[in-house]
Amino acid sequence: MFSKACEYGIRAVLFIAQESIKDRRVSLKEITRQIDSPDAFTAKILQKLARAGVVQSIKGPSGGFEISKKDLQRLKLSSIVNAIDGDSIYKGCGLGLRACNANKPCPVHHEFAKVRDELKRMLETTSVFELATQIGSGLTFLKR
Amino acid sequence: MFSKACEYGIRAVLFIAQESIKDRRVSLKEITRQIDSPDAFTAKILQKLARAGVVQSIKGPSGGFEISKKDLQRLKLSSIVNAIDGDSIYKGCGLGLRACNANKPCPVHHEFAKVRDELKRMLETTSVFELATQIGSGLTFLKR
DNA sequence: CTTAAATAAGATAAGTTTGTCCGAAATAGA
DNA sequence: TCTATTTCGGACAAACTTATCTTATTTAAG
Repeated sequence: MFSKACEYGIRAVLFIAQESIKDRRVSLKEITRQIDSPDAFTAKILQKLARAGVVQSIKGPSGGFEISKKDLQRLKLSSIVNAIDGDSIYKGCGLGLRACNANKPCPVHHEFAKVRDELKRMLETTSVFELATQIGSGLTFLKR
Repeated sequence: MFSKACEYGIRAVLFIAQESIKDRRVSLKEITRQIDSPDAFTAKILQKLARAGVVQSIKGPSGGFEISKKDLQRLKLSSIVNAIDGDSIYKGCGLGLRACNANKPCPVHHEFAKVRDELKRMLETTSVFELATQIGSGLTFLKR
């Protein structure tokens, strides 16, 4: 459902968030070790997320990635997905038709809209802070 | 959300269904003209669907593709998606973790399950016959 | 100022999906 | 039987995603 880039992106952000809550900045190496993802590819994704303002990147020794606590409170999954995969998940016809809408719908338009809207709602309401807290308390897991 | 192959596959099957209702067998050329899809690629997808028993293929002059009315009554979208993309849409973790389940869930496991289950339910309950009928009556469209 | 540590960015490679081409096989009809 | 029409199947090509490698750029610390 998500691209690999998006999967790594979400996992990376959740790990950064978890450490940011504890006022710890984390390096690329720590991130890829903790979420078990390819180094260079993950670096590219983090660059994108940094440019989009989802995470902050700091160069130089003792540099790394972090999320300010203020940002973290408001951050939703949708911001991550949007920065990496764009809005193609929300938009676009289920059958790939350019001119599909409620007036001139493709055959699966109405059925599909439900699923897509549910996905959109889920991404826009799920809080990164809350997910990160759950990892911290051992309720959920980022590896394997 | 679906692969291109799956998009073409669904559109092709819906067109074949629409014509099968009128006891008309259709050739590859007719199909690709009506759903505006690449010829050779669509042929590959139809081969897969024929091998999976979703459509019947007849070789030779006046050959083509059709769906028996008996099959058509029971055919759901899930059979098409399954034949082309497999069950990867239903199975698998939203974050790509191999060992993610209700006992050891990834951070988005519960949120994601809702969306996936809604998609599954939609595919398994949506009837190809009904969708094809709607196209025939001009309520929905396969092109553009 | 120099060095070392860290991210940024561009080039390149590998893998997968999408798409094309061409000859083989089947078959209806003359 | 011969021919034309149609699907089948394998090989190939293009485009996109995923992944790697190498060289900058930034910057903290000695």
